[in-house]
Amino acid sequence: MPSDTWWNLELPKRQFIIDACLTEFAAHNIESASLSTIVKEIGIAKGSMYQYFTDKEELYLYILKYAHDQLVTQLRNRMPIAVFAQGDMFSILRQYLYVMIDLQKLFPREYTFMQRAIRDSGSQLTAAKSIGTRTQAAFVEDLIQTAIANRSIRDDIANEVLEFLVHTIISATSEYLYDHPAEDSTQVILFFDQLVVLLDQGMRYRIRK
Amino acid sequence: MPSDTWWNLELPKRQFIIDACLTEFAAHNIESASLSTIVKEIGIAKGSMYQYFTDKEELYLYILKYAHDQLVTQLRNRMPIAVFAQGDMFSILRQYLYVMIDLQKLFPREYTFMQRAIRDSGSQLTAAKSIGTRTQAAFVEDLIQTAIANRSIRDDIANEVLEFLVHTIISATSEYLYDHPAEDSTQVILFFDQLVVLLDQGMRYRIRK
DNA sequence: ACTATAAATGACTGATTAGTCATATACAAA
DNA sequence: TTTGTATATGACTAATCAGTCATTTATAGT
Repeated sequence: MPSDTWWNLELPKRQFIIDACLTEFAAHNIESASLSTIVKEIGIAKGSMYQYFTDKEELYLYILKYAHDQLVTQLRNRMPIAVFAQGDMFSILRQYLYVMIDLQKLFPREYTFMQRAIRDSGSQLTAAKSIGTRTQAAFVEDLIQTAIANRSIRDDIANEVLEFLVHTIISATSEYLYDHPAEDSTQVILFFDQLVVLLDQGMRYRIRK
Repeated sequence: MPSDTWWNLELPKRQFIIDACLTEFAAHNIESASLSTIVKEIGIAKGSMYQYFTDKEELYLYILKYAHDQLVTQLRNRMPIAVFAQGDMFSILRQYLYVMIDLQKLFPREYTFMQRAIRDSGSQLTAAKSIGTRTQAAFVEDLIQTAIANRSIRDDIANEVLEFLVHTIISATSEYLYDHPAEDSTQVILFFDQLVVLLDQGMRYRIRK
């Protein structure tokens, strides 16, 4: 949806603009984020922005999609489909948490922005919400379905509940990383290893009594 | 911190003002909430507000404390200390979730505002954050300490992790209720019953191998 | 050098904001 | 009725905001 003018810009300039937007949108919700601040930061005229994007919301969603694509690409690289097929849900989940720790380190602005966008997009801005959560929701559903199908987790608990719990753990991990960005990775990994053990022993398949 | 003038107002008027503020602050973070909107809604002059409170932040924190006190009082009524002493952590946790479902129904504005305040108060506004989370944090700590002391949960997982998980479940429940306010209580209860079963079987004390 | 198209500009509009303050009103005491 | 104090008021300031647009600048083609 950005204009031709936007795509005619040289890539470094586009990137510079994107970076500034990421910074602002990672720190403020769409309502409080300021275009004036952004353009001042970049050093271009306000009018220029409106040559590229029709309004604030279009810009916001564009940057959100950018961050999302960036992270999904990285996620796919680090978690090829093969990993899913082999089955042990808890090791997959563990790996997923590790990847998130990495991504937050390597793409802090994108990561933080996504996190905030998901958190802030209650009710209104469904577009933002769906961009933010679709990937994660699909991931979790796949994970649970596969794990149930090959009996690696119990089947006497409603799918919804299992999905909710896993999703909650992932979100909480994100939040945890969001709130403790500078911390030592090995500490964090140890922390989440223990968490997965708890889930494992709660959810693992067992013969019905 | 409100002025004498505030306390000289008749209670119904104070209550009316508080209600309007709750509504606004439940819907917008402190940055985007508008005092102009609030006074228009109440039907008083903007200047009057500044006779009661020195600025927006003081008002916000006052209303937050009000909502917090309201909810804590209700929580204490519904969960007397005796409940804690008797020990089974998982039934306590289950009861806590039930109480939250109740409170969200009975005090929707207070509940929603608290939820939002906790969610929005990353990094800055530490006053808000501490008001919001202290009660819950203390509750969870107590719960875990007691449960470990009387061996109702396993002791081979770091306290931190257990606390994090329980805290996460509670927060997620809040968020769930926040996002699905109109739903049938029995459905929600069923949902969280299953969740507690998972936690139970993951965390319950077992003899070390 | 001239022309045509594309891109950049920043002053401007109209709306909204938090916060101020001189003035008006209400009320009670003398 | 007069005086003094507490309260309520809303016009006002100065700042900020998203968004507009006539104008200028840059680029490229001839």
